[in-house]
Amino acid sequence: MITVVIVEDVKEIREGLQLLIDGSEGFSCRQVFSNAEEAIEKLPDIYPDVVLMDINLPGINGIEAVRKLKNQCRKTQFIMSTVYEDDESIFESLKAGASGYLLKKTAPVKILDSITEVYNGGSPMSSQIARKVIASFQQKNTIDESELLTQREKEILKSLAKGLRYKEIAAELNIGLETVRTHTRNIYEKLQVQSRTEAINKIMRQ
Amino acid sequence: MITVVIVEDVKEIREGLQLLIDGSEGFSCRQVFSNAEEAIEKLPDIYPDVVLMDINLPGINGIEAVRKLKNQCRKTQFIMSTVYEDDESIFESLKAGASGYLLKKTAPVKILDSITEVYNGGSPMSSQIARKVIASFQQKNTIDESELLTQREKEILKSLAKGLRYKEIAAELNIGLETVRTHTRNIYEKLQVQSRTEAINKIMRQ
DNA sequence: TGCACAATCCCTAAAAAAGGGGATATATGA
DNA sequence: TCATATATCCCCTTTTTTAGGGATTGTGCA
Repeated sequence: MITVVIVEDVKEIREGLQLLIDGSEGFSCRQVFSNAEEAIEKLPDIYPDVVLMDINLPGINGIEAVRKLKNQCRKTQFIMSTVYEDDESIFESLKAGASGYLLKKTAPVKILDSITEVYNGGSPMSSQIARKVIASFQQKNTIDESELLTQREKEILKSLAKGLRYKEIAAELNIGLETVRTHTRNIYEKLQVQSRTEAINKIMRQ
Repeated sequence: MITVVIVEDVKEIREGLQLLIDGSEGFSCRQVFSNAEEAIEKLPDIYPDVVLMDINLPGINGIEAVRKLKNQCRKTQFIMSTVYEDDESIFESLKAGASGYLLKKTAPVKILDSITEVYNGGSPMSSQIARKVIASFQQKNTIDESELLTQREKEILKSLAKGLRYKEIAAELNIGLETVRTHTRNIYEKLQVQSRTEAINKIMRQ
């Protein structure tokens, strides 16, 4: 029996979901909330297996709610529910701690499938959304592959990012300490930064 | 017509895939390679829609191959193929530029589906793998909330991570340089690291 | 009240990193 | 052939960070 809580401000949708879940074998809707504030207060006591969380809620939105709740309800899985496939919302929700994502137009049977999947350690999402998610990974490493830096410089930078000292890098790459320093200076100049940490931030963030 | 290239070192699998793709309507296998080196050299000229890339190749592995090729073949989509669901390989492949992931035991029909999906802008992967992928997003925000460090120490650490110098942090937080140094030492001890970069790595990764 | 802990500051010293100046060899392409 | 880029190394100096040793003020808790 998978216990579920629904957080959704639109009455019709909320009650529709509740009927669907309570009417299906193996699922039990423990409670419904129409706003995030109330859910944040009471959810830790209910501690359900799965929460269907609307993103666009009045007041505190669903993403913030997940951020707050995921810390207290570590084992509860959150599935975000929204009308549009908005990249930024998806990404922020996942970062906040959500495990999955549902469009409101999704067929009832698919909703139950998704709940079960999340409960069993999966993360249901369309392959379109999956692509967007991994796209945001890949962006991070595009500057790493930048034309700016030579192959050797990239190697040095990678080691710098690992926190290795100059002499450790020198040993690892079998080159002299001075060579490492020279490369480092060139890297800093190309990236327009003044320190190791700035360089790492620059290649990590964008 | 979706053009496909296969990179796979095991002869039986390679030829099996080729037969499958050439024998299916709407698909055309332009070329097969048994190693990454040859693929890296010749793929840019073929410029196929989709590449099925084995991860475990002799010499240069599939992940490195994707890393090199994705820069030159921006529009080509890479699907990694492997025997085991290895987290690290998955993650590295996606970072390297792959769009999807297939297990070798996958049924032939599903393979064709995946190729089509990737071609159409999706990213086929099991919901189990999707969970692993988003898990690596989420980890970043957990140690930031660590019990280990005091509020002040977290603030200092955040500034350290931004690459600010001690005196800049001191100015920002309106405290003395020595105070920043003391906090930093305490942070390093608590995190069991010896340098700024190590500390940043520790809180970023886990 | 006394103790632990957090936050603040000070001193000395060594290690590491950054900023500047060069140099050489090798390959690449105009 | 000459210019350019890359990778390698060496010298110098200054700044920054790390590593010890302390000390003082609050605050909260037993």
